[in-house]
Amino acid sequence: MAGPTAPRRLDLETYLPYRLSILSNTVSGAIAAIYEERHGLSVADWRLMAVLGMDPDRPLTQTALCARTRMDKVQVSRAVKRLLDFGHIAREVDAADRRRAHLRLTTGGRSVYGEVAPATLEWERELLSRLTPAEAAILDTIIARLQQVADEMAAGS
Amino acid sequence: MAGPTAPRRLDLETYLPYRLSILSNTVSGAIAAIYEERHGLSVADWRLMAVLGMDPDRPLTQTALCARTRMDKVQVSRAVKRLLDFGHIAREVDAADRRRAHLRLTTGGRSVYGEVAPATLEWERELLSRLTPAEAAILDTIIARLQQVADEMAAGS
DNA sequence: CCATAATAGTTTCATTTGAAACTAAATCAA
DNA sequence: TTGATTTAGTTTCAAATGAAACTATTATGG
Repeated sequence: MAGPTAPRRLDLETYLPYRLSILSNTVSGAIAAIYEERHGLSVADWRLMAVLGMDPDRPLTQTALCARTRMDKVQVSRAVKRLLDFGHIAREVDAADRRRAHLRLTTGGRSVYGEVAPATLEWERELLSRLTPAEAAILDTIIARLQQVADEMAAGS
Repeated sequence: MAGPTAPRRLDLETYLPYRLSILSNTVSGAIAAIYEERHGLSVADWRLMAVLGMDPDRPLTQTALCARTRMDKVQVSRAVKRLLDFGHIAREVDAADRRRAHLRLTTGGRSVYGEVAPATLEWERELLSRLTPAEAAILDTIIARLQQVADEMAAGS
């Protein structure tokens, strides 16, 4: 029977948070290349477009975009400004509450979305296709569980 | 038998790269709190200390630190400057090649390392303890495989 | 009502970052 | 040698970021 294992030493190569960070950066960087090169969009820009493109007939306020993307309001404000400049989104002030404005993709924005979204999905599909079915199936569960636990621990539970 | 599945629509909530990014940020942020609050260290600062602390009797050059941490030389140069100011590391110019300098933790740096490293390991242990053994075992394989594939795809394979 | 607070979003300003240019030292090639 | 290249690391300067202050509007409590 195995005795107590040796206390682990800290080695970045095998340390989960570090490996997650490298992996996330590699993946995000590769995908960002798709929309940065071809359309000059930042990660923040694309995130807003991705959310607005999901249901293009339902405009969203910036506050709603904050909630959906986990970005803060300053990041969203700046990304909105860039996307307006590009002409990818349009803004319409809410008649009942003039602090708010509803944002939606323009025709041009939808066209960009229609090109970029499938390319990013294809990238994900290709990545997952190289896992075994068993691995791919459990990956979903693991990420959800880790996120839940990390949220609890970050909150100080 | 199942027919062809509907083409996936892009939804950030279920999109692997986005979920990875959120998870990595949550985890890194929670751990960073350990050394930021108590010692005023940035992520970059701590990464250098983590590598130097692994084998404290083997000093490393900045180039070696770049390779070990996947940080670029500018980030490393700045983190080195901060750690020298803190007194956590010492620098000794290589006698044979005066472009290089060997960096090692000072006594004070080792003391900080000796406090922070176990705390970060404990955080990881706690996180992993909430996965089932089967999940924890496969997680390692999955991350390694995804990193390998992502590297290939990022390189354009 | 009116004063106070809350909300939506923007701007400011100081800090951080990143790319490119730079310095200094060592190596290579003729 | 010595002139050109490479390597190690730093500096510069413009752009990105973040926290806090700010504007405009709506909601609330007395």
